[in-house]
Amino acid sequence: MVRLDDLVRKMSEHGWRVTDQRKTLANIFLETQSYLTPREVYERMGRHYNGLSYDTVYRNLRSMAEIGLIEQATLDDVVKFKLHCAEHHHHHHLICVKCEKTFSFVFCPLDHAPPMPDQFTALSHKFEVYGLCKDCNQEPAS
Amino acid sequence: MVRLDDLVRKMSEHGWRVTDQRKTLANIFLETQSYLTPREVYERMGRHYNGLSYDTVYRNLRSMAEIGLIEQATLDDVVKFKLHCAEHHHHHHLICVKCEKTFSFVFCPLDHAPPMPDQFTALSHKFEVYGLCKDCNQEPAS
DNA sequence: TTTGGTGCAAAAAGTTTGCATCCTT
DNA sequence: AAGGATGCAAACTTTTTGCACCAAA
Repeated sequence: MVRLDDLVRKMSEHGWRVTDQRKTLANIFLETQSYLTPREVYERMGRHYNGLSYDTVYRNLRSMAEIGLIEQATLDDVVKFKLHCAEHHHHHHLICVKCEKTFSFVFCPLDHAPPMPDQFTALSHKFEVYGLCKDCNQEPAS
Repeated sequence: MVRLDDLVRKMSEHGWRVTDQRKTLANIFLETQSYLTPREVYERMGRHYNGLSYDTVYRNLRSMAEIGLIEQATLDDVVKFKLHCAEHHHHHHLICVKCEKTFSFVFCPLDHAPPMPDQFTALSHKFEVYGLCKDCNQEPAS
């Protein structure tokens, strides 16, 4: 499990200053397993600060995504972020379309795919499975 | 290969009126194999019209994506569209990161994946391979 | 003390909406 | 003729930028 220390250390390693805002930001992602929009993050941050500015949150989200502390995705045409998972092996994700929690899926399509056609050189890939997690599956249809 | 008639017919089937704007829009995608931003589409449309409004293009892009005439994707944080491919079998795409052309890849990860963990129910999925196509591979590095 | 980070403000870019008019059906 | 589509304008949201001041190292 990822801890605050891990995130703070990574910030330092990148020569970042560890500000209160960044620590709070990190904590928010630590206690949230699902995706959050910048707006949602800002609102949660606001509970801890008075004069918080949105662009600081925004800048930090971008930066944190850049160094791999968090992951950015576009769900329903909306940009969202979640904590970068601790899983060490290469893996992909199951994403619940209802609660937006994510689950590791240690399986990579490229290990099972045929050779690339058209003399295409693969550099990276994205594989995501959308569906309902155990909890959301059991709830009555909304 | 998809033709203008096919697209026009599909519009009619959905009770749409076939306006010049929509025909031009369709033609633009027919002659472009790569992804286009709404802005790029608008500019190309502008070559055919004088008093063209951006929101008409925008509205039509959204609508055309809704009925599956074109496909929407988010590349580099930017929303883009391309023609929905004619391939009948379920398939995925190789996307060239340089020219953004796409190539069919008739292979589905879910056919080779182990059972979903965590009692997760898969509803849909996304699998895209990013890389360099034959042509871009041969060009000198930019 | 130094320099990067933050807050504030404002601009830029992207997306959506209302409405009178036009044009496909 | 009727109603959906367009053009125009404006609002709204999201993302980006400049700069003075503050604070982490």
